[in-house]
Formats: sequence, C-alpha cells, structure tokens
Amino acid sequence: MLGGGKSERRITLAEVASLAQVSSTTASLVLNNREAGIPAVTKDRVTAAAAELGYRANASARALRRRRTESIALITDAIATTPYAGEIILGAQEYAWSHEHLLYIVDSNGSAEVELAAVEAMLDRQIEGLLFAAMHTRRIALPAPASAVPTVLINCFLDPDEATAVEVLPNDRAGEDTATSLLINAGHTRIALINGDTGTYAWIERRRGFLDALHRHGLQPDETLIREGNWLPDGAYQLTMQLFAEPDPPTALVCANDRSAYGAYDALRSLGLRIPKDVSVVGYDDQEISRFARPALTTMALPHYELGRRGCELLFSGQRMSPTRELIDCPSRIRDSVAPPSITASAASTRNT
Amino acid sequence: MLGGGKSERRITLAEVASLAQVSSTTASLVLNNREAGIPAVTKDRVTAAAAELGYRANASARALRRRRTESIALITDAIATTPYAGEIILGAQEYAWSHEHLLYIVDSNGSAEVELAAVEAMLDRQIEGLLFAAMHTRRIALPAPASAVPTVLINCFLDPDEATAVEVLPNDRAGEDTATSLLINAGHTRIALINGDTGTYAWIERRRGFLDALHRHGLQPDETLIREGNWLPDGAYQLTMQLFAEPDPPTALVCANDRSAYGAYDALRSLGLRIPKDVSVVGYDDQEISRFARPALTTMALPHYELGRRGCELLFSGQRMSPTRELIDCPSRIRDSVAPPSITASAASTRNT
DNA sequence: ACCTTTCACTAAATCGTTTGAGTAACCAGA
DNA sequence: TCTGGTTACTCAAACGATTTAGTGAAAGGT
Repeated sequence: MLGGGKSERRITLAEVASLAQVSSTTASLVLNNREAGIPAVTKDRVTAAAAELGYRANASARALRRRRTESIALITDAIATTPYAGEIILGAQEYAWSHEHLLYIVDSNGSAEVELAAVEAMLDRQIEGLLFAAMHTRRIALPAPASAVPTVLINCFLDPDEATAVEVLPNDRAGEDTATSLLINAGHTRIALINGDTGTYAWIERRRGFLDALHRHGLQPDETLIREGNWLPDGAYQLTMQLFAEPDPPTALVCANDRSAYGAYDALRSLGLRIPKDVSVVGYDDQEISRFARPALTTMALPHYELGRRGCELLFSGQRMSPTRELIDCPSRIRDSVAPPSITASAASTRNT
Repeated sequence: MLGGGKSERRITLAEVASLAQVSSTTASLVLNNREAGIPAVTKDRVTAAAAELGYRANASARALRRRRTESIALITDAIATTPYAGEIILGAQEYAWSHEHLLYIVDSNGSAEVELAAVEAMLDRQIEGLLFAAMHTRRIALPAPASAVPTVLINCFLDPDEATAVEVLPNDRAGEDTATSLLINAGHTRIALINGDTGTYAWIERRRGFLDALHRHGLQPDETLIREGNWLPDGAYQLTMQLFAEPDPPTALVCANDRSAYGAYDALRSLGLRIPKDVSVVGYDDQEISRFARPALTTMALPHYELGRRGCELLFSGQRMSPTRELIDCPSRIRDSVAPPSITASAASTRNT
C-alpha cells in the first residue's frame, strides 16, 4: 500500500559534500548557517552543490540527533462543526510557522480515546509542546501523558482544583458588557437577556457581563427580563414571544449568541415589530448568519484567531509555565440592529421603571 | 524557547531489553509483533518490561531506519472560512488513522507560497502521500515537489490538459438534478434557477443538473428564468425581486446555494409571498442557515466527509495512480420549503407555458 | 628560529531503532 | 560420532544527520 511516487532515492548530505569536495561536517555547518570560520568560496561550493542536487535534509535523522523536532501539536475537539472556530488553528499555525515550527493538527472529534491516542502519537514524534483547543469554550481534562511536554489550553480550561496549565480564553464577560452598553448608550433602559443553557462558561460570563453593564450605568437588573433558552433559534423564538406577551416588554434584547438572535428576529417579525425601529437586538459570536440577517446583526466577535495565536505564543515563551489564565477581548461588530428606543416604547419603559 | 516539560529522558529500547534480559534485537522483534520463533515466556518478559518502563518507540529513529513514516499530509486552502467543509479533514483523518497512519494537516490559507513551503516541510518529514483539498470545488495547480509522492485531489482538480492526478469531486450535476426533480415531482413546471458567479465548477455543474432534470421530465427550459447572482443573499434578493416583478413569475426557485436561498427568502417575504405555499424553494450546500431558516430549507448536502474519506482511501489503494476523476453523490435534505404549486399560480403557469 | 594562535577543515561518535548475518545449543537421523 | 536442521537468540552494521574533538598548515609574535 502507498508504494507509488517517483521514488528516486533522496539525496543525502554525504552526496552534497562529496560533490562540493568537502566533508559532510562542513556541508552541515554551511547548510545550517553555522558560519564559524568557513570562507565564502567554500560556502558557495556547498550551497551550489545542494541546489544542484536538490538536497533537502531528512527531518527524521536531524531530529534523532538533535533531540528537537521543531514541531508542536494542536489537538482540537472538532474542526468541522463550528464555522469560524477554525481560525484558532490558523492563528496557532501562523505563529508556529513564523517561528520555524511545524504544527501538527489532530481532530479528536470529541473522543477521549482518540485524544489519548493522538497525544501518544504526537509524543512518539517528539513534539516539543502541546496545544489543546476546544471549539466552544468549555472545561476539559488533560490526558495524562500530556504532562510530558509544555501545554497550553486554548478556549478551554481545567477544573479549577487541578488548574496547572496556561489557559487562553475569550473575555466573554467584558464582551457582553460592551454589547449591553451599546444598547444602554443608545438610550435603552429596559433590556432583556436571552441566554443559553445553564452553566457553561459562556452562559456564566455573558450573564455577568450583562449585569456589569447595567450596574455600571446605574440600572437595576430586572430578573423577569433574564431568560434562559438553549442557544438555538427555536428557544429564543419562544422566549421572545413570551417576553412580548407580557406587559411592559423590553425595548432591546441582548441575545447571548447569534443563533438566538436569529430566533428572536423571527419572533419579532411575526409580532410585526421592526428591528431596530421598535426593538433593538444584539447578538454574540459573529457567525455568518449575523452578516446576512436583515437587518444585519450587531454582535460581538470571538477572537478565535487571536486565541490560537496567543496560545501558541505563550507555549513558545516557555517560561516555566506557571498556571495562568489569560483573557482575550472580543471585538464588537457594529451593524444595523441597534437604534434608540422608539418614543412610545421608551415612554412606556420610563413610566414603569 | 520551549524548554519546559518534565524532561526525564525517554526510555529507549536498549533499556527495555536490558530489563528483560534480552538483546535489543529481540525486544524490537517482540514489540513489533514479528513473532518469528520467540517463545511466549520471552515475549511476556519483554512486553512486561516495556510496560513497566512506559516505553514508547522514538518515531524519528524508527522512520530513519525503516524509511517509512506511516504518515501522510493533507494540504487545504482553508479550514476556517467554510463551515462544514472541515468534514473533509475529518473523513481523511479517520481513514488514515484506521489504517495506522498519521495525517498531517496544513492550512495554506490560500497562499501558494505557504503551500509550497508546506509540501517541502512535509516531504522533509518523509510523508508517504499527499492530499490536496479545497473548501470550494475549484481548479488548482500542484506545487512541483508534490510529484515526489502519490497525490490525490479532494474537492479540487487540475487543468484538464495536465490532468495527471486522481481527483474526487462532489457530483453537483446529479445533485442539482435531484433538487430540481423534487420541485417537478411536486407539480411545478415554471421553475427558475438562481445561480452564482459564472464559470466555477459549481456554477457549471449545477446549471447542467438543473437542465438535465427539466429535459428528463420533458419540460422546455425557459432562458428568462435562468439568472446569475453572486452566491450571496443580496444578489439572490435582487434576482428574486426582478423575477417576481415580471409577468408570469415562477412557482418555484432552484437556488444554486443556500445563501442565495436565504436572500430569496427575504425577497419573497418582503413581497408577501409565503414559502412553500405560494413559492417553493430549494437550496444547495446544506449550510447551517438552511436548518434554522423558517421554513427550514430543503437542500442538497455536499458529501464533505465522504470526499475526505474516499480521497484518502484512493491514496492508500496506491494502484499506480492512473489519473481518474471520481464523483461522490450529494444526499438530499428534505425539509419544509417545497410544496405543490398553489392553484392560482399553477393555473397561471399552465396558461402561459 | 621557535612558539602560539588562528584558520579551514575532517574523523569519528552519536542519536535509537531495525535488520542481515551469524552462532550457540539442542535434537534427530545416519 | 558426525552431519544437518531447528530454535532462540545476539552482534554489529546500517539509516542520515549533527557535533565533539581534533589536525595540519599558515600566519603572527618575539
């Protein structure tokens, strides 16, 4: 199996050296730019010979001797299912490449078994560091062998008790604060939060950020305006219908993710309410859906690329890896779904608050 | 940089052998299941020793001697931007893993320069085969060094002149035929095609499939109902508005991708037309948007997982790699956007055709 | 003229595994 | 007793780079 290819034997360093009429030591020195006292003439002879033969070093042999492979691995729980989260990989890869390291990528597809096998396969290949990435921010457990090399967690974290790793996470709290503030600054005071499933990182942090913004602007949070759905359009659809069936509905919705905002859009549309004229909406995640929705949805982007890049950077910085958690800000994407509250709505809301 | 980790030196085969009181040859034989005449007692001693010390073979040393690395590489033009296309990677990875091969993944991010560097880095690491994948079906050019190993193209193809590779592509033509037939079988006869940008594989094949279906069912294609947009919602929005501003509009829309269908949805909604009661719509691609749209969109899924899996399978089959193109069928996703034409519409359409 | 330093290079060891060749020990058969 | 054939191993040479420890010659200093 897999026998094909133009299998001319690969050129070795010895052949280059012999063509250049030097020892392989010298050839190695030249080709690795350890220029220590080698005259330009010789250097040129060697590089010319290498070029002529199309020489490329055998990475296995090099790694064997050097005990360094210049490569790291990223293990992700999925690259398929989540649209833009692949940016994590891109960010990590670009950082690694720009530092002359290769990044091995393995998709564990959420299976702990595959993950373990992946870590072992990677350690067999003498990787020098390990990145773990999750597509949705969540808690993970590290496979035991991972402790053999420096490890950084991207968009995921360990149980606080055994938090012995470097973690890079999106600052959802500050992000939802920003999103909520966009509505407050537009003049809204009756703002509902349509959150997702209980208990996840995003659920907790975005809720906090929402409350932070209210407090900072001196608004009392109204618990009846804080609802929990399922991160999906249908959940948010129901919640929106309920909110607007009650007296004194909000003038603005903070949807804790874009899919929920999309469900809210549908509900508002079916109620005959216009966005943003009658109700303003903000989302979170900056998924494709939010660019294409009408009106285009104002939302917060997850800094996936930067998470990947920074995670890799921390891995390389290789300081004795004291356990830390670093938060990366979520940039806002201002589009067309936020406007000042309409007169009637804001009058109503002022009256009742 | 990158110096950390619990860097206890790795256990070597020699240490295992010495603990088991055999030569490293014997240890190697046992651990690689080359059982040639080694009694069970000895075997057990070796495996026990290996387990006790936590031995794992050094892949570099093994590759150096064996001249085989049991690994292949997949070079993709993007994993980030396209939602579900990451399934290609998953399909390829799972096939490779199940055949004891590791799959290296590199995201060239569309850059030919990175692509070339990636191929070279991979060849340095002695990979045994190469997969090239594109996220949108398109023509590519192979970097020259790729010819050193067997190569398979997934969801992309070479210029027909130099078509010297094995290619695996989605059968867009049959897929659009199926999609169109769904509408015809529901009773529609006036069906418009909202296509994307001219000239791409998807554009050509989906158009063909659309016409195939009409012909097979004995319907005359009406050129005025075939339009070209830009694969995006706004283009499809305009085209839909135009189509329905003219006399004798269609009763069904074949949108050549889901994003276009999404634009068409918006247009139909703003015209007060209900889907599927007044107008039926089918899409293509089965993007997330189509599950969440109201009504949920009937569409064709791209067989990304299968493309990746099959591509890898062809690579492994390693038959002298005669240039071939293999097409993979696109499964349909029947949802709620297709219904029989309404009486008035179908009467009108019958009158004018 | 003699010693030291620098220059330009090389021989050989090394990384950890696999593998071709070889060998002791034992037994069967002549 | 000797030959031939298994069985159960072992020795040592690869694989292709990097690197340590030199070496011989020329240059420089006194």
